[in-house]
Formats: sequence, C-alpha cells, structure tokens
Amino acid sequence: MKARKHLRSVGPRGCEFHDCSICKGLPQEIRGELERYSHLKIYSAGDIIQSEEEDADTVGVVIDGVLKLEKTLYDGRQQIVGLMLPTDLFGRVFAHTSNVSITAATDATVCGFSRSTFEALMKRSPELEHQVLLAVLDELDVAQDWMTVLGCQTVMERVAAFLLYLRRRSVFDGESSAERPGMESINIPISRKDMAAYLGTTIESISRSTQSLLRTGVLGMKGPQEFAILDLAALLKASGRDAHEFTNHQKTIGRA
Amino acid sequence: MKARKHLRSVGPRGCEFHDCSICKGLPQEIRGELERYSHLKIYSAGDIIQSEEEDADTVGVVIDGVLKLEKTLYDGRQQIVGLMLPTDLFGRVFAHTSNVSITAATDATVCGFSRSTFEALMKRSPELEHQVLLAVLDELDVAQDWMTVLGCQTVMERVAAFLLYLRRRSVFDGESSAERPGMESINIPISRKDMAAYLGTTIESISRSTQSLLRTGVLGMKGPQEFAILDLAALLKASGRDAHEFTNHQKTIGRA
DNA sequence: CGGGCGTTTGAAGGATGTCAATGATAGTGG
DNA sequence: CCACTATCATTGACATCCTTCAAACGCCCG
Repeated sequence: MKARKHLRSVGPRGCEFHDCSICKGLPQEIRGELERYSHLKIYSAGDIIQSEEEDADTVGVVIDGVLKLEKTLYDGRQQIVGLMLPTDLFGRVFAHTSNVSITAATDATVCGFSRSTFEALMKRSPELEHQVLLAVLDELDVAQDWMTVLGCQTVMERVAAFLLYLRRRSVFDGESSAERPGMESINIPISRKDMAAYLGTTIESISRSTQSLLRTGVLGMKGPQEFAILDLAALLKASGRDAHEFTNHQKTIGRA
Repeated sequence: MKARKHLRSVGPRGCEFHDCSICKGLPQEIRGELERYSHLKIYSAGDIIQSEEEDADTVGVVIDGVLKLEKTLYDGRQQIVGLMLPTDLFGRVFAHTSNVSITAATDATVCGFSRSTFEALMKRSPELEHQVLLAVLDELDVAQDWMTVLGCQTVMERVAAFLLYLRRRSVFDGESSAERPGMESINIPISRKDMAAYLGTTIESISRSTQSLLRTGVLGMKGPQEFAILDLAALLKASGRDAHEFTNHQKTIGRA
C-alpha cells in the first residue's frame, strides 16, 4: 500500500491534532492534559486495534487513514457498522465491551488514550464530555442514515450514496478536491471487500453497479480506488436521496 | 386500539418517571428541576411528535407505549431507524434538525421537555449530560447492532432477532413475562407495517417467516400481536446470533 | 349483515448472491 | 530484468431469496 497522500508529518513531541475535532474550544488546561496523556500510534492496513468482545480499553481520534468498525456473526458474515475518518472519535467510553472490532482499513495514524485515563479526564472536564457527546450524536446520525441505506435502498443506490458520503466528508474535512466541476474526483480509501461489508452486499454487485455508472457516463475511472464524477446530478439521482442531503449536513462537532 | 396493559396511572402533579432512566443517580436538586420543567404528554397511535426536517425542539423520555423514529426517502420508501420503548430518551439534543420523524407507534405517554430548557439544564448539570451521553451510547449500540441485522441477515433471521430484542427489552424493563419456560410470550407492540419498516422488508415476507416459525413449532400464536415462545433455543438459532447476545446485554444506563 | 382493514397465502418476476473463470496489478525472488 | 505468484477487480452463468401483484380469509365495527 503506497504512502498516503495526505499523511501529515508527525513531530517528535506528540500529535498535533489538539487543534481540531473534539479539542476545539476546550480550555487550554484540558488541552494540555489531553496532550500529556495521548499516545500517537501508527497502524498498518489490517492491524486490529480492538477485537470484538475484547475489553474496550482504547479511545482515540483518527489523525489519518481509515478505521473500520466491524461486527462478525458466528458464521463469519461481517458487517461494517462505521468508518472512522480523520477527526472522528473512536472507542466505546463507559463500557467494558463494545461488541465491535476496530481495525485499520488503511495505514492509519491515531491519537490514542487509555479508556480509563480518558474517562477520568471527562469526569474532570464537563467541556470534554460535551465534545464527546457531540461526537457520539454525530455517529448516531450517520448510523441511522446508513440504516436507511441498508434497509430500503438498492445496491446501485447504496454505491452512489457511499460515493457521495465520501465526497461530502472529503470536502468538509478539507481534502478539497474542488477542481473544476465535472472533473471532481473521489478517492475510495478502502478495499472493495470492505466496501461490500459496509454496503451490505458483495464485491461482485458493487462491481456491476460501478461499471454501470461508468458505462452511462456518470463516473469516470482513474483507477480502482479513484473515480471521477462526470455527472454529479445523475449520481445524486442514482443515490435515491435528495440533493441537499449530501451538501447541507456538517458535523455538529465542527461548529458547536 | 385497546388500552395498554401496563399504562401507569398518572398523578395530577406531573410525571413520576423521575425515579428511573436518566434521572437515576442525579442529585436531588437537578431531579427537582427536571420535574419542574417536564410536561406529561399523551399521544394516540399515529400522532406525529416531530416531523422530519422540522425543527427538533422536543426532548423526552418514553413512559409508556412505543415511538418510532422514521426516515422517509423522497419517493416514499420508509425505514424505521429506531424504536423508543419505555425508559428511552428521545429527541435530538444540540441540533436544530434531526432528519428523523418521531411518531407514536402505539398510544404513548411521554415526559417531555423543550429542547432549549433541557439543554440549559444539561449545561448546569454535568451529571445530567453524563446520563444523556450514556443514553445516546446505548442508542448507538442498538443502531449498530441493527445495521448488522439489515446488512447481512435474511428476513427469517431478522424476524427472529426482532422477537428476541423485544423479549430482552421486556424482561429487563420489568414487564416480566417470566412464566414457566416454554410458555413465555412476546407482545409485539407495533403493527406489521411498522415491523416491516423496521426490518427492512415487507409485511408479506414477515408473514411467511412467522408462519414458518409457527409450523415448525418454534412459536405459538396467541393473536397477531402476541406470540408464545415454544422453543427458545430454536428461535435463537433462527436469529443467526449467539445465544448470549440476547441475554447478556443490559443498558449501561441502568447500572452506571 | 356488509364493508373495511389487517393478515395470510399463492404465483411470477426481478434483483442480488453464489460460483467459477478471466484479467489486471503489484510485489517477490531468481 | 523478468517470470511467478498472490491478490484484487471484473465478467458471466446460474440459483435463490425476496418483492410484487393478486386474491382469499378473518375480524371488528358500523
């Protein structure tokens, strides 16, 4: 796996994420404490950060790369119940078991805390707990949105919705791929297998959908992991959603 | 719709839920404030408590009955993304729009607050905000679990999982239907249509699944809304889940 | 008794999963 | 530098589950 385009340089003094995400707006004192207790960790694609059923003892913020939250049925079927992109908070506070595994879907850099330390900090700082609440609320919104995708949309619609979700996240997270209209591109940071597990379908069905979007001129292909959006309106229509659903929402945590 | 079995008598002085759910363990002072600002509301099945896209200005706790959280696609397809049972906290704090509609799935009694009042209370009481965080974390767990059901389980499995979910909730919420083994019964508090919307399928498919479970002696039928569990082990197996998944979990909010 | 609603049952068609084969790409070791 | 292999993406043929459409059934209530 090649080096990630947007990998930020990481200084020796620890991680510098404390200017973003949950730390925005916290009193300087707490930010300092967070910094003191944080551990910068670098994972390779496939690394297991936390396995299902195992004690959930890690909390963290994604700095770079993608983590997948996955549930596995006893017979091996797997469903990805969440993707953690840069700035997302992961880990299950206030519970010993989370029932989801956390795995690096790509090479990833995270700023981690031990859960007990983080919880102690939250206890001391209601402001921090507030930020965590906002983050969890955002995650819940995304989960409910995805339940709708899984529950009542076709595979084609799911693929389109997924691409638009990636687009929205990359735009707002500042990976601005805002080139001239018609040549906007979407980078798919995860494998087809993970995509299938997230979309509740198979790699074959995904392939058929994407190829259909290519044939109809909605998308262009720059590589298996990168598509060009040739016809955004058509992609929106293919997603079966209202257009503004993919443009309005912003994470509450970013503006609260 | 006939009167609900477990409808609690509601005194004229307001709602008495303040001994349960999010209020457990709060300082007396805050509980008093909650009581002061709460409004007891009684809804009939079908009443809309909050429509999609509308400003989310209500927060509350379900006292009795069932609320459904629903998302609607522009072409009319609907997905229920959550069922709120007694003790559940509903409403979207810290956001003006929630993008889900909240409807009474049955006749229901709730203890409601205006969102702004509730948020002000949370600001004054970190303990309250902590309880809300625990409630939202629970909701997220349920949502992620349901994503797995929708994403990679058959209709039969979904039906079985749903019945087991209802069973778990009614046991732990104290509606003890713990009669002698083999005659335990499950009350389905919502219509087949809502069940289909929650399970991401159709009423016809649900009917076929339930009828199949009846024919194979796993379930008995006491009425369209009430089944008897004749073979719990078989039902667990039909759900495609591990047995302990439906017996272990308890809401964190209950014990935190 | 009759109409309306919710549920069940049946038949047919479609979307998607499964299985298998081919093609593309990258990394490895000779 | 190049074959070799492993992995991933694509494509095709087929099977299956599920939805859709339609009709019958039961039940409550007027």
